[in-house]
Amino acid sequence: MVSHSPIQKSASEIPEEIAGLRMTRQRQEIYRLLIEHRDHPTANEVFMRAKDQLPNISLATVYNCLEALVQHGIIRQVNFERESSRYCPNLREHGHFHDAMTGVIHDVDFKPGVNLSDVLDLPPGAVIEDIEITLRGKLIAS
Amino acid sequence: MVSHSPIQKSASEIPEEIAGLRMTRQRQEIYRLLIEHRDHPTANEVFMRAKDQLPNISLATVYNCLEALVQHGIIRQVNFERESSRYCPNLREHGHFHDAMTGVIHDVDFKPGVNLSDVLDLPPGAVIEDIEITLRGKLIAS
DNA sequence: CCGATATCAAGAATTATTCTAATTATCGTT
DNA sequence: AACGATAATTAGAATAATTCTTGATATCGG
Repeated sequence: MVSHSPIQKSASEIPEEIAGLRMTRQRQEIYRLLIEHRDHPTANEVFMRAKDQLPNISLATVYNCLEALVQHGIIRQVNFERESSRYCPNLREHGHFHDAMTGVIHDVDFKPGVNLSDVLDLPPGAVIEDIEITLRGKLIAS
Repeated sequence: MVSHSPIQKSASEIPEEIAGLRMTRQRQEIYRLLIEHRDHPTANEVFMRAKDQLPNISLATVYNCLEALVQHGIIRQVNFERESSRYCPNLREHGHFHDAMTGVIHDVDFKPGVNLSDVLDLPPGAVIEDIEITLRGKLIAS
């Protein structure tokens, strides 16, 4: 009793292919959902949300889709300590601030013109392929 | 058949208490080992090394000790993506560069005088309690 | 030395994630 | 539109790191 309809993009405006990745119904829905509420959900949170639109989706598929999207550079995987991975459609180079009180995660941009090698004492010859900056703290009412 | 001898520190020069944490034989050995080769071992690597001196030590104890040391700010726990946690006795505020070719992890210091808020666009009112900066890349012979 | 408390050890339990195998969908070709 | 090839999805089993549980040991203060 699974839908046999072809990929539908009309409502969501998500194309049939992104960065060489075929956007199946499931990938589309997961991507749409990440874009629509950008609150850095875990795979399991994505799974629960996706079930509204795709009641038959499985958690394995959510993991598969998230991995495919990450591999193709369409979304980013974010890790905090040893917690479940979270997923983020913001492709700008940025870090994350994790509010320990509320659990809310804020994207943190670099100030314009900042160059990593001005800030960090990198080993000579280091070619950076990926950066992960995560901050944990409190947000004080100011 | 477990040793009943009291804490011995003579050889290692590690005091009986650090930062309010009682340095038992196991904690002492684990700490010594981290200081002696600073290669960011995993809990399991620490376990294997610790067995040379403490053949009866258990993996659970290694985890307990590492956690106690981390909780008391004596060592730091370092995470790369979803890999096993690694442990590091370097308490300076620093990041890590993970050489994807060799797997070697290099400590990366901040350049002197750098202030995080000059570099990052932090949310207003953010009070940072912990920073984790991890870089992944290659080391090119220069 | 004695009881109270902390630590340790062994193995079971947990949890996020990955793997496996079978089904289903899609694509390019007729 | 049907066909075979390939890719994606599903459900559930398997894995791996870590945490928990419970009983034994060790240490501390008196």
